[in-house]
Amino acid sequence: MEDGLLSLKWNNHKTTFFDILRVLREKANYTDATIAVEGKFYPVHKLVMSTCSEYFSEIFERTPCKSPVIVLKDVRSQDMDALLDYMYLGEVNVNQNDLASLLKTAECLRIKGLAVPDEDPTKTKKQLLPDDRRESPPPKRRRHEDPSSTSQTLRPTSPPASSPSKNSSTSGTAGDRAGAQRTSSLPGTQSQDSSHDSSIDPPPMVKVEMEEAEDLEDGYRRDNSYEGGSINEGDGGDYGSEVSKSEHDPENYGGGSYAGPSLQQGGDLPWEEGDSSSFPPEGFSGDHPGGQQPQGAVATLVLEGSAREHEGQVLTSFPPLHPQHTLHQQQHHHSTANTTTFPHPHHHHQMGTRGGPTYPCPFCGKTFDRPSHRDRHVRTHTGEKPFRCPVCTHSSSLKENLKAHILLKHPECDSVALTGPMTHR
DNA sequence: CAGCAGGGGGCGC
DNA sequence: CGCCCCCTGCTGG
Repeated sequence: MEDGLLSLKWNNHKTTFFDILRVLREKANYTDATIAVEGKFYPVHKLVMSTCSEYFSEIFERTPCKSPVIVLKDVRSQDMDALLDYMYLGEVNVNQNDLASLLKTAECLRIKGLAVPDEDPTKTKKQLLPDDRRESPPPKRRRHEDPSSTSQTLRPTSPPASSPSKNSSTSGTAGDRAGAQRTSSLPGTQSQDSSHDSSIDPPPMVKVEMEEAEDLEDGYRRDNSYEGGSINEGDGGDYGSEVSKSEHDPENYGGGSYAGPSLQQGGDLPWEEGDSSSFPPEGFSGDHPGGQQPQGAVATLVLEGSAREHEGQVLTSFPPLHPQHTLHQQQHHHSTANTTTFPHPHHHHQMGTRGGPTYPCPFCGKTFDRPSHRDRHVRTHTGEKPFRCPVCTHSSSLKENLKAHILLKHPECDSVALTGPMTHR
């Protein structure tokens, strides 16, 4: 360790990344496009959609609009739910009965890993994104342990076993399709080997609407009750005037376990400990619009190469870079390097200096003595600023701070609705 | 000085 | 026990 090169590796980068992504999706933060399917609106991130589908990538490329609304016809919202889960989480559970339709839709939308081998270097001449995913493991679907339904007939779009990867154990069964074979295929061409589905051929018609998605999103918000926070970073987009929201949404995830099933005070990430368990914990689909709770036969589709493999070699454990103040707090917590530790895993009775249970921030690992404090703190990472000034564009992550702001900047309207998150002006 | 973030008390369920 | 709110310290302009 002279003064040579240091390799700093963020051990749980992927896990954390995914988790943050999931939170962003749930809260619709930074979403910049809307998918409309059967009257349902899905705020999405272009980045994610583009990453998972060349098709969407092209749509966005050709759509100058900042926040396009993409209306997909002939796509069932049920399928869209699943596909979004798949794209964001890398995995989704579907009923076997729905599989054919799902796959067909995936093909039409050219969802990587389901319909198109993800990341085909030959085909992507324009660089997509500097995503750090390594090569491109062949797309792969793995079905999952499901006690009742053992033998689904899942056909990966390409043979899983084509590249020697770690999961050789499970791969044996499904490798029957030539991997490259449908690389550039058009949507909706090949049938899924399964018997049904030959009828759905016409690719979904897509219409891109050019107007801003505000009211639509708003509608979505309303019925999905996620928080209406649009973070106006510097962009001056003062579209805050109308984005209405009702109550303390930021607390959505507050109840006990932050951010759903994944990481929280309980300790370790379900899928963190290496081996080859499932990515998201199984019973996970419940929280999205129409997230269908699988019953009976269930297949689990896993987007390989996205979330998996990360427990390999570890050079140096290093907490994510963070604002000053968190740094000094971390230093006494994470002095250890080179283990698979990450900021958060402090279990409850982690004392050392204090006594009670602690609630670690999944982002930086800082611990709090109360979940609500932790949740509040998390907003500093997610950028949420639910409390908006009714007068100017200023917004704050804390009601109290907003209140202070109003008192100082807009004393005349001091008595304005400070009682709730600024839903209106 | 204004804003941000966290600690902690108090209150309601 | 959990949430709301007040207070205070820190930071950047």
